[in-house]
Amino acid sequence: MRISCQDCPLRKLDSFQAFSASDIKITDALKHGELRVDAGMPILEEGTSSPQLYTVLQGQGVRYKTLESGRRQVLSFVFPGDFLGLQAAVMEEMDHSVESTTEMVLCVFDRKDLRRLYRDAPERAFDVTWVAAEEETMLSEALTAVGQRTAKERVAWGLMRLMQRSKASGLARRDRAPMPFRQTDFADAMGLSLVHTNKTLSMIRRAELATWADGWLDIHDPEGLAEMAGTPLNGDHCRPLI
Amino acid sequence: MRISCQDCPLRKLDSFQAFSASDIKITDALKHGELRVDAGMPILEEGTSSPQLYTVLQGQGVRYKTLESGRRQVLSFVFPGDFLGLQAAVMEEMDHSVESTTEMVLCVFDRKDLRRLYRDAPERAFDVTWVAAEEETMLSEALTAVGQRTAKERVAWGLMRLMQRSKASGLARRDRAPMPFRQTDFADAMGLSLVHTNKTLSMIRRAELATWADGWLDIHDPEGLAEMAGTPLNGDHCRPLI
DNA sequence: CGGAGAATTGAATTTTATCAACTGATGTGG
DNA sequence: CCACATCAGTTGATAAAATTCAATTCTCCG
Repeated sequence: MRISCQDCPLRKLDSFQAFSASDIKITDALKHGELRVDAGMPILEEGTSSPQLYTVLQGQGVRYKTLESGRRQVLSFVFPGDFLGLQAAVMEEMDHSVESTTEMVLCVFDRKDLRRLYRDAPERAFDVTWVAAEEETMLSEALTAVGQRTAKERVAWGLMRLMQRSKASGLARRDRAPMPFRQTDFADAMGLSLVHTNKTLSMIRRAELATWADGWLDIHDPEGLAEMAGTPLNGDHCRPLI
Repeated sequence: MRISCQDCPLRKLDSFQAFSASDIKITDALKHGELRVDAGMPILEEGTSSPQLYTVLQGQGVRYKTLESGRRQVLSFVFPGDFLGLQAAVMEEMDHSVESTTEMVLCVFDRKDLRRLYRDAPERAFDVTWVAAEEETMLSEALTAVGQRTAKERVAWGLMRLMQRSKASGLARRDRAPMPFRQTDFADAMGLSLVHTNKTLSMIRRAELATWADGWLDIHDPEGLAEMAGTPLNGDHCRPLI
């Protein structure tokens, strides 16, 4: 009942770098098993150290930080192929939490194996760093959007990004992607109130640029949406899969 | 005219992890030389790939991203001990720019040596990943501050953070640190307008919590400032130095 | 049928940005 | 040495953006 890395469906996607035979073997040897979690469950928690690392095989979730005041910043949306828990593995403690939005299936790795990986498989260790750098890039872009863009631009940008990530992880076909997140999650990601996010979304819907409803996101007019965002998205490059 | 890693003044600071003799040897062997740049010079540029990596030995600067509209988000302030250019080394291209604010001295490493480091010195490779994870943490915190905190909280938080980083890099004594950045830089980091930042700073000054003037930051009342920020800062842990 | 969670909408209020003007320090060329 | 430009910081007035509050709808589920 366990998918071997050899048969991993994510490997076949264009957005992930090709695996060598030895990559497959190394990764498969480290894979402890699979974890299936229900929708709405905590996976990693801020301030705790986790003995395990995960690669998302199926399902979606959110990474977030919570303030003393109860406000919450969604740092990013989690898609298949994402690597979770690196911070706890490297620095002893997570600085954010991760929660499942849909049911999820995770490949489980052991934290203790990470140092061994660095010793025995430098190429894969390099890939781990690559993934960390990739996440840094995503956070930089989010910070720039939240810090400098107006609500309209931000929401348009956020929708483009959600579609881009959906496509890269094989969830979207054409310009239609399943969107299991609530508007509250999206508002917390964009640093906007729920009400204002909702109004901006309906404005975008009326302008016939994109529609987010009933669990699906449709982008009707990619160019128009990019124009509203004030920017085209950075091209997505191929990244390593752990 | 080149400081050997053996004599590196940063090594002696509490905020950096202890170096083993072999760490020193490895790092010293990779150090190509030193680069001295004037204040206000570009060091790395968004969208370009750099053949070199740097560790800041002296001086301060800013990392930032620029939008098409001309607006700018300062991602972080650069202090001694910071590692620059990892993204370009790993992913071929920088996603942000780095500019010196004061005159700076940088240790220069060659990008091509990075893979060799991963092959020959797994412990140091692990440290590189640690640094990347550390930067991710800083960006997460900044995103949370910009996305969820009010202007008052944000500015108070930003000042605390500047002081914390100044102390960690040996620039501050007591609660007084040199502050070569302009208010515009700080405003761009906090996602606020210059005018509003200025007014908030003078409010904090009048409340006798902290004073930023004439190139120096003084924190008169750390507890009061933390209260205004709505949070204490996360304790700073010891991190690796590359 | 009742209740809970999510989305939606209108109205009032607060926060923050923008515009504009002024100060003080610094530096340059005639 | 002085007139003049420049740049960072400061302040007041006004406008725009986004939040908060409140109420309503809709769907799903027990």
